[in-house]
Amino acid sequence: MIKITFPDGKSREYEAGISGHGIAQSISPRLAAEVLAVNVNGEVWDLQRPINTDASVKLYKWEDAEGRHAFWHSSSHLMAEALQALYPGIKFGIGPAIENGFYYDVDLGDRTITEADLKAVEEKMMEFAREKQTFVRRDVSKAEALKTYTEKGDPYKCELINDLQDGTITFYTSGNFTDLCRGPHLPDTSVIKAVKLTSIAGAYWRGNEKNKMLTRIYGITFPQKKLLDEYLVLLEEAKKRDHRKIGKELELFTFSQRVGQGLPLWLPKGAALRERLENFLKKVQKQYGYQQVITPHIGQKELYVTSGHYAKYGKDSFQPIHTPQEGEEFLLKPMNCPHHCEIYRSKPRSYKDMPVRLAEFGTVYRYEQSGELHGLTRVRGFTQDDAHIFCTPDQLKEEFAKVIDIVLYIFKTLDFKEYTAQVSLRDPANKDKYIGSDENWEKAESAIIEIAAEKGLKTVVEIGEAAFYGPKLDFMVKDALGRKWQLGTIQVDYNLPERFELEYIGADDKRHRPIMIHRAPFGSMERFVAVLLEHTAGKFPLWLAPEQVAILPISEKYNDYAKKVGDLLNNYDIRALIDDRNETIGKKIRENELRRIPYLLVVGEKEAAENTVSVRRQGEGDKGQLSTDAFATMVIEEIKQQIK
RNA sequence: GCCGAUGUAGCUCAGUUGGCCAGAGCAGCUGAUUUGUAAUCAGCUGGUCGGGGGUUCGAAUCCCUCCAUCGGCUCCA
Repeated sequence: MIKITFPDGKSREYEAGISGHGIAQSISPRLAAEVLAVNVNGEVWDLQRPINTDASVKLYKWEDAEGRHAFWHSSSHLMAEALQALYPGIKFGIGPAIENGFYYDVDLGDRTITEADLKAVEEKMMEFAREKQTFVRRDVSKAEALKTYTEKGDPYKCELINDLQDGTITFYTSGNFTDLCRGPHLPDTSVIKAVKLTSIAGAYWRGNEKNKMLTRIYGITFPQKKLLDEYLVLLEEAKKRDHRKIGKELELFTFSQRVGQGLPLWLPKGAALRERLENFLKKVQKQYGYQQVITPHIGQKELYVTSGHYAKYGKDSFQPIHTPQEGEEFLLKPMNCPHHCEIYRSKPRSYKDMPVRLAEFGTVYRYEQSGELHGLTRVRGFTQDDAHIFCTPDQLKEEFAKVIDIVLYIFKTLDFKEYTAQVSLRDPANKDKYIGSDENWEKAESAIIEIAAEKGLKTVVEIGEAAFYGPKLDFMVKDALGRKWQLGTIQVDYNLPERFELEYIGADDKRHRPIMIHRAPFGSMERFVAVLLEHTAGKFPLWLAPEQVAILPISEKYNDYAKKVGDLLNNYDIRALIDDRNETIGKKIRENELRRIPYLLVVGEKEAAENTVSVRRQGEGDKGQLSTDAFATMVIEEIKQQIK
C-alpha cells in the first residue's frame, strides 16, 4: 500500500501502482471524467501512469493551466497524426502546447499548405479523436530512439535526441503516430471535442534565422464545442480593441506610404492626447527632481562609435547622412544617452551636484526590420520619455527605487493592473554580444535584483534580454490579443560612463566615475498609447480624453445656448465641442457615443430656460439635468480624483 | 530580412469559369426638415480596382515583379 496526500493535506491509502485516473475514480466518477493530468510530487504525469511510492498529488482539470497544457499538447500530437495521414513523408520539428492552444513545426518538403487546406486537417483530427486513440508511453534508449528516426528519415528529431541524455527519453504513440515526447498526455483522444486551426506561419528551426524555415501550424482545441465558440467570440472582441483600428476611428494617428513605413503621423487628437501624457509625466518628474533638456535629432558618427552603438547596430541602422563637407557623417539618433552624456560632461560635476537627472522626450530613429513593424507598437521613428540619472554608487539604490515608484504610479493612474516586472540579464554564454567588464556586469545585475526584491516587486528573470551595455528591469504589458510588449524600462549602466569618461569630484577631492541609470516609464509614447488604446478600447479616462464633453443642441434654435455652455466649460478648462450639425438628436447621440466622448450634454428649450444641461455619460445613458456650473464642478472633481 | 495571406471610393465591403460605361452603405456636398436621448428624407459628387510589366480581341479577375498591410519567425540600443 502507498500513501497519497492531497493538496488539502488529507491523505488516503492506495495499492501501489494506482494511477491518477484510479485516484480520481475513487473520489468520484464525475471527477474521473473531468480530470486531464496529475501532479505527482511536483511533476505533471499522465493519468494512466502507475504511482508506486508514497506521493502528494494534485489532479488537474480543464480549469487548471496544467490540465489545458496536457490537453493541447495531446492535441498537437493529434494534429501531427492528421498531417502525417494527409501528407505522407513530411518531417516533424517540435509541437508544444502554448498559452492558448498549440502548434507543430513541420517540414513539408516541396509541398505547401494554405489556410484552405486546414479544414481537411481539422476533419481528420476529429476523425482520429472520435476513435478514442490512447496515448501510450514508452521508455526508449537513446540508440533505439536515434535508430527509429534515422530510419524514418526525420533529421530534426535526431538532432533533438542527440541533445538528450540516455535514460530520459520517452516515446508516445497514439494511433499511427509516434513522437519523441516528454509528456504528459491525455489518456485518450476522445475528450477532444472541438478543434480550430488558427494560422500558418514560417518559423526557423530552433529559432535560429540561419536554419531552415519550417511551416508552423497553430491551433486550439476544446473539450466542448461551446467553449470553442466562446473563444472565437472572444477573439473577435479582442480584434475590435486593436489600436490600429481605434486609432483610425478616433483619428489619433495614421501612416502614409509616401512618408515611409513605420513612421507614424500623429493627427490633432492624437497629438493632444500625447501632449497630455507628456505633461502628466513632466509634472511627476519635476517633483522627483528631473531637469528637462533638449538635444538634436542627429549626431556625428563618432558619438556613436564612442558609445559602442555604432559597432553594435551601425549596419542595421539608417545609414549615415553625408554633407557637402568631405568625410563628414552624421547619424539620425537611435537613442538619447550619448547626447545626455555630453550634457553631463559640459561642466565639471561635484558630488554635491549628484544625482544629475536629465530628462527629454527624445525622438529617435531605428531601422527596424520591415516584417517587425506593427502599428504604433513597433515603429521606425518614435519618442522615448527618456531620462538619464547620473549618480554616485551610494545613491544608486535610492535613485533606482524612485524610478520604480514613478513607473508604478503611472501604471496605477492609467489602470494597468496586469504587468510583469522582468529582470533582463545578459546571457553569460554569449558575452561577445555585450560591452564592459564582468565586474561591472555583476555589480549592475546584482543591484537590480536586490532593489527589485527590496521594493517587494514580483519579478521574472530572463537571461539574454539585457541591453548590450547593461541589465534592465522591464515592465511588460499585454495587448488585446495577449502579445507582450515592453513598456517601462530601467537600466543600470556602468559602461557608458567609462566610454564617455564621465567624472565627478568627490568629497575626497578625487575624481570618481558616476553610475548611469537609463529609464523610460512609458517606454515610448507610441507604444504606450497603443497599449493604452487596447486596454481602454479608446474609452480614455476623463482627464486624458481628447474631447471631454460634446454639447448637443436639440435643434439649430438652441445653438446660441449651446455656445454659451461651451464658453462656460472652456473657462473651466474643460475640453468641450458643440455638435451643431443639422441632424436629429438621436443621430448626434449615436455618433458622439461612438467617438467615445465621456460626457454628452443635450440642450434644448427646457435647458436654455433653466440654465441647465441634460447629462449623458458615455455608455451609461441619461443621467438627468444639472445646472451648467454644477456639471462643470462635477467634471473637475472627477478629473481630480483620477490624477491624485 | 524570412514563411504565408491580403490589397476595389475617405471608411466598411460586394463584384473572379476573363466580357455591358466597376457597385452598395456610411462619410462628403446641395436641398428639404427644426428634431428630446444610439442612424430623418431626397438628389449629387467621388475609384490610375496598391504600382509597374506581361498574356489576351478583351484583365479588378490569369502570370511576373515591386510596394504596403495582416498573422507568425528572427530582431528590438
